[in-house]
Amino acid sequence: MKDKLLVIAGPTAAGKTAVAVSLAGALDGEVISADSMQVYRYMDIGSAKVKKEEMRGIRHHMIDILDPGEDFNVYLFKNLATEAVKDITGRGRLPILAGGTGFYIRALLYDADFEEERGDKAYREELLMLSKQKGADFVYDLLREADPEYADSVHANNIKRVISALEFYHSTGKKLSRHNSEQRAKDPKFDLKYYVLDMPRDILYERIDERVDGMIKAGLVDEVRRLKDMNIPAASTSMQGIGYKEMMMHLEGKISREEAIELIKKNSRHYAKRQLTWFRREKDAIFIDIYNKTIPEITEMITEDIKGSTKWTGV
RNA sequence: GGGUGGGUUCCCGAGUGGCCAAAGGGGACAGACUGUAAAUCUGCUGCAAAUUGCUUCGGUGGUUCGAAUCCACCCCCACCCA
Repeated sequence: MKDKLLVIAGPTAAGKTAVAVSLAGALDGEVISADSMQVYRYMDIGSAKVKKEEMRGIRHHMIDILDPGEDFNVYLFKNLATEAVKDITGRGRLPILAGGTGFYIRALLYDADFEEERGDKAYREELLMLSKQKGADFVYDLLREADPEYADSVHANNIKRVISALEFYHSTGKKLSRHNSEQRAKDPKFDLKYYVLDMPRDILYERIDERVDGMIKAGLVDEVRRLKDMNIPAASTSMQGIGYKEMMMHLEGKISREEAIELIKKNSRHYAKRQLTWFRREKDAIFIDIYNKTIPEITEMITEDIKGSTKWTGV
């Protein structure tokens, strides 16, 4: 008997947070955040983290668990989130996974296998150097020899991916293409209900613009200034976040405040598009159009749909 | 009123007789994805009955086998002199 898990995904600014809290109230649940940025403390405004008052007493997991200088990645997410699901289920409540990081969600739902050790860092650095000195194609050719199938599926310019695959082969002796196809064949580890909140693109983009303006009013510039004072390395995972990297450029005098704001909006739109592309091909995901619907209406839509599924009766 | 520079595809911008449906960038759209994933990368972008045809480079007319590119007039924009 698999544990039940409700997933509320969707592009940025769709309204996942409010919907998840509302559903948690209706279904006696707790929220697990599936978000690569909300794990960081001191990054509240730019990551659109749930505020205390928005939680309405609902317990949230995977939020504020790291300092901005610490690394975070899928492997860590999967392990921590798996623990959180166990914990919540063990207390007889319903875990609700809410967030926009599709890659993390997939790793958890399908119990992705990751090596304990990240592999050979020196080897990775060496490859990176080779790609700089001899070009991306040179490293790509190495991959073509090691794992031609994977090479076919990745573009030579995608150096991160190419190096990762080589590193995987180097440290495990196994082809990444084979490992991936095995992983893809897996069934969900949970008794799943996976919803993706969707709405017309132009409406979503308007919401993104409004949200960014709101972040500025709420003090994003100061928030990023504080992080700057903490000397978080620019290469940190946390500093890749939209809203942070752009505002950091502004604080370093590279672009104007207005340019930073426009960049944040644009990058958020691009991000939202990529998220939708990801969710579209998730076979278990159900898209629901929430345009012009209130939180209670969306909550009802989802709870009704859940009730329609026999296995979930009694939630 | 006079002078100069300019009006190019959704935007910016290159192109000054044929190799131009028109470089490059941006945006839009589409896609890939197992360790930074809010990242990284790719494709595509005039229309169609689509290895060809049609329409397009401010407007009209002209030169030419052939024009976004040359000529004439006209309309807008910017700056300068009045």
